[in-house]
Amino acid sequence: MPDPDRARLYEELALESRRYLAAYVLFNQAVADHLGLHPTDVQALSLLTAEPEPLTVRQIADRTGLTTGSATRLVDRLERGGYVARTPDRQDRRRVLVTPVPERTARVTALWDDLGRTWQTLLDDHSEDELRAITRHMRRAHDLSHTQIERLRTMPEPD
Amino acid sequence: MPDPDRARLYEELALESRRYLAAYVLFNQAVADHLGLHPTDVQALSLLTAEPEPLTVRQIADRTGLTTGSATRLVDRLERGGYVARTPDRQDRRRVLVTPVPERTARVTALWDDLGRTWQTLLDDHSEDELRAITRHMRRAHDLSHTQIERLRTMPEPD
DNA sequence: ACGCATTTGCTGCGTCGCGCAGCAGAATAG
DNA sequence: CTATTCTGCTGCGCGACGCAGCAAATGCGT
Repeated sequence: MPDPDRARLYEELALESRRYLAAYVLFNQAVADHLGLHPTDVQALSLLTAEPEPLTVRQIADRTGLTTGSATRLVDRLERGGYVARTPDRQDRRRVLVTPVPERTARVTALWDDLGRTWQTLLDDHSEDELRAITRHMRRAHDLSHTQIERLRTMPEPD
Repeated sequence: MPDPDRARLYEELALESRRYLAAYVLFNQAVADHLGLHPTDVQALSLLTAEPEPLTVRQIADRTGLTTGSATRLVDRLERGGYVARTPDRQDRRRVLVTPVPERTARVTALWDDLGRTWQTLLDDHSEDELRAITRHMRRAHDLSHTQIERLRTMPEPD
């Protein structure tokens, strides 16, 4: 049963999502340029500072989508810049725990907080129900994307 | 006046946004891998197929965030792959119009449509008001990001 | 207890996307 | 008609990344 009104809303949302995501890529690039880092490094710092516990190199590789070798190089860069420190894991001596250095990462999080404050003004004229709806949509889209990625990997190659 | 309930919603939304955006990067990477392209090329194809009129190399450069030289190389790759065609602009003979080739880009859009269909099921149990709220939030975030990028450019270098 | 497979992180090596600087041609200002 | 600006293209070098292979550590098997 086609509902033209709803269909139009879907279309609009799809279009705005694409613009929103494209804008994020440019934004992340601008943040990286500002800090003198690479977009991937900023992404990794975002992951590290968001998580309460330190991540291993393997976890960083999985969450950024690159190989363990490239993740090692990434941690090398961050360590050289003083953003993170390597710590051996006593439970599993193969693993290396990557912990952010607060003094150095403070600059990055301060920048995010500053930008985030302006960004929060957008939320001020949304009702609480609307905020919950937005949050819910993003969480579910996030979950779905993982299964979609898995689907893509098992799909036949078009080439 | 601090509203702890609202503050908590803001916090949740900020967290989910980061996860959502991180997931998109991985998703875009997976699509690129599946098609045998680079993430930037997929992003450019997304821009080209979304717009009703062809884009110039300069416009592609601006919207992807790379230089005109790199944009030229990007169009080279897409042209070599048969995804786009170059057409001279008669009004301004400096410009080169980049038009997508339907037969070739159909594979890409078909993949997006397929993935989008599953994605739409997420929207089915949102009310129309909620959909409008989500769309509005994304549009405003998109607009704000541009001014934020401009701010970052004019901000003093932390290095 | 002892192999055997798996996992983790690191390292040469080659590829290639990208920014930078400079270029000619076209359009516009003055 | 000259000067400036804008377009897109091209060498050049850098460096992030994937790949393959490595040793060390862990877990599983009998």
